[in-house]
Amino acid sequence: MPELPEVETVRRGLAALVVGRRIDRVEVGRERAVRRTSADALVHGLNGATITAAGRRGKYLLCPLDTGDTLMIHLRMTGQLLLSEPGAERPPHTHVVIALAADPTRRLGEQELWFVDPRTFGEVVVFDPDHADVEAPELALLGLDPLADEWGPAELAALLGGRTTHLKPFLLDQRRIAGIGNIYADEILHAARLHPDTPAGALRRADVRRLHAAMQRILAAAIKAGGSTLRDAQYVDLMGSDGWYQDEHRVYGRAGERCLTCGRGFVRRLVHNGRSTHYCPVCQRLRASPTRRASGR
DNA sequence: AAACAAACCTGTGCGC
DNA sequence: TGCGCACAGGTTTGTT
Repeated sequence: MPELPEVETVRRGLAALVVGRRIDRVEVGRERAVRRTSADALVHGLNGATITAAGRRGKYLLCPLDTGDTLMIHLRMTGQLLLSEPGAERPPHTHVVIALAADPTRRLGEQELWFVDPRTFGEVVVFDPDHADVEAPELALLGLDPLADEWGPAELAALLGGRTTHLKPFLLDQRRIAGIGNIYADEILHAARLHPDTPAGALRRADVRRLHAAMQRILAAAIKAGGSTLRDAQYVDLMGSDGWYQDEHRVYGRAGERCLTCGRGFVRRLVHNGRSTHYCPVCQRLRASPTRRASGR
């Protein structure tokens, strides 16, 4: 569930309320949540450490500690980070509890950071960044971050060029661009008026420009709205609040409904590699095969 | 290179 | 009301 806008919203919450605080105690309720290493490794790696920053790379949260290690959290499908008061009732599937010392400068008392994750696909790990190649090798494989990296249509064109893969799976491939997931891929392609089955290499210059602009615009708007909270309310921010970008979805989850953009087409659902794709066949027409490169430019 | 299937888990919504 | 099935924001691994 959490894609770049949701993870970024959580990161901002951490930056505002958790960075600078010392960890006094760590509880691990379910080993699977810390499977990369172990409960002991997490407890020993965090105990007494102070979180010095809150970063993000794609959908990964990366929090450096004053010990030199880094706390890495991935929420996967159903993970949540919640900032709560000690003694508050913990929701089911609260797998890791990180107790934070009071911070008088911000008038914050003792609090707890809870990692909650029903499906347990997510994970929490502390690793030494000097050994990231061994302990978190996937980070090096991540592609450009739509927000953190400065890049434009030219770089996007280079990633797309010559490929036969369709745009939907292209956008989901974290090795090229990191952070886009199923919701925003559909919304971005709709905003760019591109059919999800368009071969990547078939885009012309104007298409690439639209795709790049749509990516920036949709993701920025979603962050501004605090992300998307779907009906099951799996995603909430650090304080447990819903996002509201779901109200702006134009195709995601709307199969069979009339297109909100053109008012003529009806949103269709496709399946790519077992995942749903939603698009408007009127707004997002599939162009014919990859054209021979236009001569001259 | 790229498409696909399965695996990892739990919960919810829907048709019957 | 209950049962069984499809499906869900992600990623990895292995197979065509």
